[in-house]
This record gives sequence, structure tokens and C-alpha cells, in this order.
Amino acid sequence: MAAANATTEERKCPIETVIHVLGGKWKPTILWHLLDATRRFSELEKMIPEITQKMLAQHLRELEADGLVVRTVYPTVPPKVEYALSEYGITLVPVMQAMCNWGEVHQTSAWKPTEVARAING
Amino acid sequence: MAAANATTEERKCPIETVIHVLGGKWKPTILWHLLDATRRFSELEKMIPEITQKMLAQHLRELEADGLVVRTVYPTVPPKVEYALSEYGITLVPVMQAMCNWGEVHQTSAWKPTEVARAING
DNA sequence: CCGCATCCAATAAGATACTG
DNA sequence: CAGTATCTTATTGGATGCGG
Repeated sequence: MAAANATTEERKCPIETVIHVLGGKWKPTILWHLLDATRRFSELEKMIPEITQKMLAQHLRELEADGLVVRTVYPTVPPKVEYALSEYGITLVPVMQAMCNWGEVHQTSAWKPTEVARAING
Repeated sequence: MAAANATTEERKCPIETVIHVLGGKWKPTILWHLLDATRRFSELEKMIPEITQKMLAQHLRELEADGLVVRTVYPTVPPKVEYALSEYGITLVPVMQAMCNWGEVHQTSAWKPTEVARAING
């Protein structure tokens, strides 16, 4: 398997298709946290401390527009909004899993990639 | 970016580790095209028509700094520069593979995600 | 010519404050 | 609680220029 199963045509790289829906900086992380449970806005905020409310709201709306996430509003006081992976979003699980696996292995080192790279590359 | 306190605090989502090295908009695509062969700058340009020279050069330098890509300069006229995946870069293959698989399945539809989402989600 | 570098406009992301 | 509104900063896109 290779990048060039496009033997003749000028087909777009399939990876760009993924980028199209996962392109936002925090989108994979948000989806990852929705993987095992439905979450509220404030829960996601706590789980992703470095994200701002603005980006969380914005990315959630984009993910919803792309059909990856389902938003449910409970008209209570105080308001309650829940986000869940849609079935379409679930199709991305293998991708997130692969990312997660790599991340777990290279977690410590990734913040000083040059060193690990040297260690691995020799 | 605050990442150093992995010791004191609970670890980050591993996905963020991947984002740290694949974070650039075109980085996964670039790596993907280096997967099966060493490529020249101009080859990558042709394979990723939508990327600008500036972003290609910039991302390639970042990927090199992160040890994912090896850059080889041939001091000829006209100049020739080749880029290849390093062994460290090769560890990302499963991630790119997963992305590619999803992309191939959802290629046509991803440009109109809402429709597919409706079809899948019901 | 090839592989960039540099300047400038456009877009995405971050910080902070405020509201129904 | 779950967001907006607004401003500032970082990242990306486009065009041009230049040394080898």
C-alpha cells in the first residue's frame, strides 16, 4: 500500500479528506473525549484545560455542522447542553485510536522531539 | 505551551501529543507523500497542488526540526533537495494509514459532510 | 531554472469581559 | 451553565525576489 494507488489520476490524497473534518486544532481532542461518554460543555472545558470557551464552542458547532457530533439542549435552569458522537463520528474511532496509540508511546518525549528523533534515527 | 508538568499533573490526552508534531495544516499530507519514496521539493509541490511554496518550505523545516523528516541537499545546478521519512517519522505510519483508510471511504462525501452524516445517522 | 526568503493581506486561534 | 462580543496574537495564503 502506498500513497500512489493513484496510478494514473490526480486524485486528492485521502488524508486531506480527514483534515477537512479534523482540521481544527482541538477537534481530534474534543472527539476523543466524546468517545466513551456524552459530555456537557463544562465537562469538556475541564477535560481540555488549555482550550478557550470560544474555541470549544466554535469547534463544537463545526463538528455538529459536519455531522460528527450531536448536540442536545435541555431547556432547564441552569441550562444543560450535552454533546455526543454521532454514528458518523464513530467511524473516526480507528483514526483517533491510532493517534492515541502513538501519543501514548511518544508522550514523554514528544515535547523534546529532537532528542527522541536522535535516539531513534541513530 | 505548558507541557512540562506531566509529572505533577495528570497526563494530557495522548492525542494532543500527536497534534504537537502533526499540528500543521499540511503536515500529515506531506508525510503521506514521503511514505513510499523520497521526494524533491518540486515533486511535493506538484503532489499537493493547493499548498504554497512558503508553507511547504516552512512545514518541511518544522518536520525536520522534529526529526520526522531527513533533508538532503545536493549542491548541484540547478539545486536539488530531497526529503525522506526518518525512522522516527516511520513510527507515524499507522496513524497516517488510519487517516487514509477513513479518507478513502468518505472521500466523495466529505466535501458535503452534512449529507453523508444524515445518511449515516439516519 | 530550483529552492527557498521576505513582505503583506487574510484567516484562525487566544485572552478577557460580559450576558440570557 | 453555556455560551457571545471584542480585541489581540499566531498561523496561513499570495506575490515577488534572489542566490546558486
